[in-house]
Amino acid sequence: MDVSDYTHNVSDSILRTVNNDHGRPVTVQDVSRQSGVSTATVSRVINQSPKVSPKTRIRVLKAIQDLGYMRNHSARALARQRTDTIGVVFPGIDSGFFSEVLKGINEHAVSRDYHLMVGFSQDSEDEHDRVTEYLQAGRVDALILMNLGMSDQFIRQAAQRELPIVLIDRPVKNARVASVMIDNRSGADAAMTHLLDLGYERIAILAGPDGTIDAEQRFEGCEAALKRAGHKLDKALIWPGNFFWESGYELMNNWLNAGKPLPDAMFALNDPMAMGVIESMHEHGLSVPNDMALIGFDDVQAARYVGLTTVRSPMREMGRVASEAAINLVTGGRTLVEQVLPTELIVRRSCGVEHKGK
Amino acid sequence: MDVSDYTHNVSDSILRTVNNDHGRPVTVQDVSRQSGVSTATVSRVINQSPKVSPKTRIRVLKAIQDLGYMRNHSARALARQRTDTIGVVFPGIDSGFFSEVLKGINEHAVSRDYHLMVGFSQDSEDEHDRVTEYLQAGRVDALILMNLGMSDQFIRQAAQRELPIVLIDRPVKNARVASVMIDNRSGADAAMTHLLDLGYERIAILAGPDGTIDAEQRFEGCEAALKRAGHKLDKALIWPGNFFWESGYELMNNWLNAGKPLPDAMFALNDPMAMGVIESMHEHGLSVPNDMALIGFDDVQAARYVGLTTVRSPMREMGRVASEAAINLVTGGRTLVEQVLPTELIVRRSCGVEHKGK
DNA sequence: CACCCAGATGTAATCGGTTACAATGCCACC
DNA sequence: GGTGGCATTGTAACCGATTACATCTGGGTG
Repeated sequence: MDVSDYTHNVSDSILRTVNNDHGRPVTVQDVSRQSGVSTATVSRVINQSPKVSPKTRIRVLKAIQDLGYMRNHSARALARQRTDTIGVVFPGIDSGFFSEVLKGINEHAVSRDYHLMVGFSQDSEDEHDRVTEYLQAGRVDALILMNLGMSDQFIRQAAQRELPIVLIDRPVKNARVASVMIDNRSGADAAMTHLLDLGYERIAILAGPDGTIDAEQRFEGCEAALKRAGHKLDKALIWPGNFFWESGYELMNNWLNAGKPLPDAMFALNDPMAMGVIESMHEHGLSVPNDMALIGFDDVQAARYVGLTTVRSPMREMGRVASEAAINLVTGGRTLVEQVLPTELIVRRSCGVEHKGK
Repeated sequence: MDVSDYTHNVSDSILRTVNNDHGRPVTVQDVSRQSGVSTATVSRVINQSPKVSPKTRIRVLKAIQDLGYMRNHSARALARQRTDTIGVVFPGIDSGFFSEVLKGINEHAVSRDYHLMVGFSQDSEDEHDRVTEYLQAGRVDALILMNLGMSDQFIRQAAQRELPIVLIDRPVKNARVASVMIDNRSGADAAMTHLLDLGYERIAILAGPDGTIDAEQRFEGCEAALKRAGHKLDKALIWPGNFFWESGYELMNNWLNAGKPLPDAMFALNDPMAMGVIESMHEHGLSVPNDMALIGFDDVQAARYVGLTTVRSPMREMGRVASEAAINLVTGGRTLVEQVLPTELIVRRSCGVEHKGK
């Protein structure tokens, strides 16, 4: 270390004091003054541009360190015309499915140095406004929308604002929009087939709400499996659920209170409903799988907790893929417009496989 | 409508076409040109300043409408030195507690026109970096940290960067930091007292991990209740849990496999562990409350699903209060540095109250 | 030794709003 | 008719970074 270094240090600390004094956040200007280079060079160092000599780089880095400089996001976003942020719209009601997806999105986004901005769409009126807000030019670079009830038309409008959009659990109808789905049909088929293979005869289906893609596709999977096995659909065993815990609980309550005999097995088209069924049975002194076998769909965290056999939706993976698609759309890379991820049957005790097996 | 209006409309549509042609997003400049006022006035209209004549206001609003103008967040944030955004750091592992809190935060934040930016802190190494990122000047106006394992020192450092911070479930140790807690002690006391009142004698406590505030406070509540009832703590009945489902499951498995007799009742210091206990018992052909009464803590969504008696943590409310505190800190309003929210005992069937009652 | 080129750095415009301050216009009142 | 004052509107300087373009430097070459 030679004399010039000392001089440098002295002026450093003076400047630093000055900066601290007026209490304002440290800017590139400060760093530039401190290190004796222009702001352009400072910016180059910050952005890892190769066109900076090692010597200057070090000096600037030291100044940054000394001053505790952190770059201002808004200024950067304004100048670069991008925010490095992805907006995620998230349904308020959640059974654990979407929060899992959200984690997947986050994992990937973070690895690509993106941030997440989330909004919940509690009710559907609210929803529209919130998404509109997100669209406000420049807040986010892309949007990921989770299975919202909003109209295709609205999504199309949104996409026209040049904002890349990725849909989760909703098929694509537009060019600037990508979508990530799960293979509901095969999943449901596998579950149904599993029950049939185990020898159950009277199998009830606890269906999902009309008009939602998942519900429809899962139901189709059931039909396919039954058909292949030579069974035919017994309308009396199709329960009109709505994907909420309550519907499973109430439908089972009604059934039992009416004194009707339980079916051999039941396939609930999502986990929360399956758990509602279990709870109702418990309260009636019945248990799964002794009194009825049961399979759910999604493999929500709690499913493991109660030993529920279920079809796993690759929630984390969906998030990852969605984030990837979004970032690709932003950076101009190509993306598959519609990706369908595979499901997997997770066998636990609720379907009575061990029981039957012995 | 006079002639000048027509002329205006004509020039309007020309301008609009021009704007659409170069495809760039519409700015205040465009609106200003279109409506024939300065950008300052446009800005005033946008920000609802009262110092604009009705006539101009209408003209500007029309231009905004016609052009489909939306203000650019980054530019606004840069100029105003605030982002109207709150950062939330969220533990990756979540039993439903924090997502519930998050909803509460969101509800309130939205009502005050704030946005949320969330980050997950999956593991603790990651955590530090992510929070640091959030701190980057200007990305968010305030931070809400959920029960993180990070050091007090770190939080203090963060607070020194002038960023208001609100802690959830962690007591405050610093001036620029507010905190929101729940009344763990009374909650645990009430639960324990309830079990004692029901006449249970041998009551096990499934404790939480050492060193976390909740675990400690809840345990203290237990002690207080026992003491008041003239019971003394039976060390053999204190199970060393860690707040995860697995610990409840495994500890109960071990106990049963060792052939030890079940206690009369158990108080698990959080719901996931209680559910683990239930699952283990199920697998051993035992049930709650017939073979053992059980109470949990938090009233996670799934608790309702399995009929678990539990102490409700006001999760939504915590979120609301945290958001309120954060926004108050931002806008300079006063805030209570530490707020403790009440808990409530929710009696369901797992504690066997009905059973005993009959 | 003059010249050219490449690499390093600086200059200044730009991103899209906000806002202090200045300027304008209009009316009322003396 | 002059003038003070209020309501409106405009001018232009920021906010803090990025980056196209200009400039400068030093070394290699003919």
